[in-house]
Parts: sequence; structure tokens; C-alpha cells
Amino acid sequence: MSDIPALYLEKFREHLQKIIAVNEDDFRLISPFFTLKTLRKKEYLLRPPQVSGYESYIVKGLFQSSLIDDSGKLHLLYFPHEDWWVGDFKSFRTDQASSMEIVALEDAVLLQITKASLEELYQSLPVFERFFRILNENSAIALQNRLVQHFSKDSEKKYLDFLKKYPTLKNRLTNRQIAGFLGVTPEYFSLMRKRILQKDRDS
Amino acid sequence: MSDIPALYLEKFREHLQKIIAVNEDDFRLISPFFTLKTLRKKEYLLRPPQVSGYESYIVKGLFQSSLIDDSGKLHLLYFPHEDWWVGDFKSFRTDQASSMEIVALEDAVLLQITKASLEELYQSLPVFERFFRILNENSAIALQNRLVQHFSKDSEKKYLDFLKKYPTLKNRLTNRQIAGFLGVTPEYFSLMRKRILQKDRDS
DNA sequence: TAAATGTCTTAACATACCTTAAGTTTTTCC
DNA sequence: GGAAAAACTTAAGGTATGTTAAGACATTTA
Repeated sequence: MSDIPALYLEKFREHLQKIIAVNEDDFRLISPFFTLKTLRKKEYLLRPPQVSGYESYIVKGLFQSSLIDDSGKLHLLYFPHEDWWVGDFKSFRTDQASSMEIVALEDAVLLQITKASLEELYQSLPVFERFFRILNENSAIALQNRLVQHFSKDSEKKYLDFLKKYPTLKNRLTNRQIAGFLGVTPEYFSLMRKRILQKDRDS
Repeated sequence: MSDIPALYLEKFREHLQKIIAVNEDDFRLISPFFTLKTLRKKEYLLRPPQVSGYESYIVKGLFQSSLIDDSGKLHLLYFPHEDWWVGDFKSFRTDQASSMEIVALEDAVLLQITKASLEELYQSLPVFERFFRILNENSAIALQNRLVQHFSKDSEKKYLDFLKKYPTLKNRLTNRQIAGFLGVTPEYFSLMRKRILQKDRDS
């Protein structure tokens, strides 16, 4: 009954199997809970003060997730892309207005599940609790690392780390976006890159 | 068979029940998986490069968790205390050397579970997966908030937020420790507090 | 209770990063 | 293909925070 292309389903299944055991019967049970969603570049997946109604697995595409602080300023958190999940887990869980803005930087394809469906899925397949337990654990670990990296403040080093960690992302993003991720202004980022080039030439 | 005082168990049960439904039979099954641990002020619960063998529920006490970055510098992440869990989930899950240092700032009482016991508990009581899924979700949300707070940089505001969020903690910590949490030097923190006092006097 | 150790304050100077603004280049879109 | 919009660069001046150092105060330990 699902209108999701087989290729996408296959990819999704492989993703699940990296974390939990899913046999064919299980998967036939799982897949109808998900729906296909496509987004064009520059379209918003979520925008305050919407409530995040879905958790979304990214089949294809690149996003930018930013949180808005009390004074209305946007802070770029990450660039979710292929084989990640994207969403605002806080808003999703509490049904409260999100303060997260998620925008597609490239045309994208998602597999989405609603809260009601997810609760139903937890009932029929408890191993899914395990799946999201582990996923959340990974999120927390990643956030912890990001926090520490941000504490050890030396933007130049942070940039080099970024290049090492996401080598392919560099070509999919503008300098302005990378600056936002690092937490510096585009102007300062430009200066920094110049400095790095200079150093490279000297050595 | 458990040597854990009834009062502690009762507290733990209330904690669990805030998140999942646990009846008396369930709880009788759960409690033998946990062991009691006491620590004196200044003792270490975890110290690199140990592997974190336990997840620990804090019945009583106050800790300081810091992560060590690549260059060996310590960054203060949080002050786990009563009714929180403390540990290094990364090391606990991967069995790898921890880069987290957890020290008791006050005499403490913990209920601990090993990885093997926790896996066993997941088998016999799947709702425990749910419990830790939600716990991890909370961690991720808290870390995300902390990250944004750290981005919106204005240490003075961060300090006022800290006081509002953890009003009781102020008296249990030294200024040096609070400075570490905010990510500023003790010297600058001192200056900042002077400035705040001045402002209060003016208004 | 004294000595030792750690914490807090103050101040002078250093630095990483921001702000604004203007000019140039690149990308988007009709 | 050309106009409009967005991104990038450079530079001058400003601010938040770090560093070092020294003295006062507080807490722990012998």
C-alpha cells in the first residue's frame, strides 16, 4: 500500500539494520507507518512557532537547523543530511511551539512518521524503543562533543576540525553557512581563511 | 536480598514513576539489578582513561563532570545532583576509555547498574528501554539548550540564567566552579559579579 | 592553632572576535 | 543575457574576555 519507491525503502532498511535487527516481516510491518515527503531547495521543513509533527529520515538532501534564542537571534546547530534524522525532538515530544528553523539547502526526500504512528509502532514493535534510545544517545554524544569543541575556543582549529569531520560538506555549503556553524561572523571567517592560506603557503 | 535502604529505594521508585509506569511486582524485579555506592567529597567516580562501567542514579550528593579536549584542557559540563543520572554514556556504551572526569563535590550516595545488568533488565522489562529513551531525549534537549545559551554570548546573562535555573546550587559551589560552568576565567567572573552588584545598587 | 593550600579580588595589558561600511565578485531569477 | 540579490573581501575602530601577577582572605590539614 506504500507509495514509497523500493530504492528508498531499501536504504531505510539498511539504516535501521545498522542499529537493530529487522527481518523482512518486521520491515513489512514498519514501512506503512512512514510517508514520503519531498522538499525543494529553500523550502522550510519547520519554522517557529510551528509544532514539529514528524520525525524525518533523510533519504536525500541537505538541511540547516537553527535554534532561535530569547532575543530572537538564530544559531546554526547542524547540517543534517543523508542517513540522518532531522526534526525538533523537544517540540515533537512536548507538542509545544518549536523554536527551531529547519530549511532545505538542496532538494530533499524524507521518510516521515507522526507522533501517533510512532507510539503505535512502539507498541507493535518494542525494539523500536531501542532504536530511538540509541539514536538519542548518539545525539547526546554528538552534542556533548560539539559543546566541548565550542568551549575550546579557537575558531581556526574548529574550522580545520570541521573540514576533517565533514569533508564532503564543504562543497555543498557557502562560506557564510560554515561561518554560522562555527559561530563567527562571515567577515571574520573570511579573514581567518586568508590567514590559513598564508600559513599554508609559508610552510 | 538487596542491601539498599528502603528510603533510597522508595526515592528511586518515585523517580522511575515520573517517566514510566512501574507497579510493585516490576519494582521488586528491578531493584536487585542495582547496587549501592557511597563516595566521599573529592573522590572520583570516573577518571580518564577509565572505562565507565556503570550508569548511576544520584540519591544524594553533588558532582562535577568535565570533559577533556584533545589538548588536555578540562571543560566543565554540568553539576549532576539529586535525582539525576551521572556517567559517561559514550564510554559506557562503547567500552572505550572515557575522557570524562567526574568528581564528588559533596559526600554522595548512588544506585548503580552495570552494562550487563542493564542489558538483562532491558530483556526482562522492555519498558526500561523506553525509560532510557526518554532520559536520553532529555539529555539531548538539555545539551541543545546549553549549546545555544553558549552561542548567545554574554556571560553576564548566562550567569543570571544559571542563578534562575539552579537557585539552590549557588550555595553549594565556589565561584571558581560557577565560572568554569559559564566558560569564563575566575578573574573575569569576579569582575562580572562586581559589575552586576554595581548595577543592582544603581537601580 | 599554625602552616599550607586554595580561593577571591584588583589591575595592567594582550587578543580574539565583532561592527560597520564600502567595494567586488558570484549566483539567482525573470 | 541582464538586472537584482546574495555572497565575499578588506579595513578601521570597538568590546568582551583572557593572561599574568600580586596581595588579601578562607579553608583544610598537620
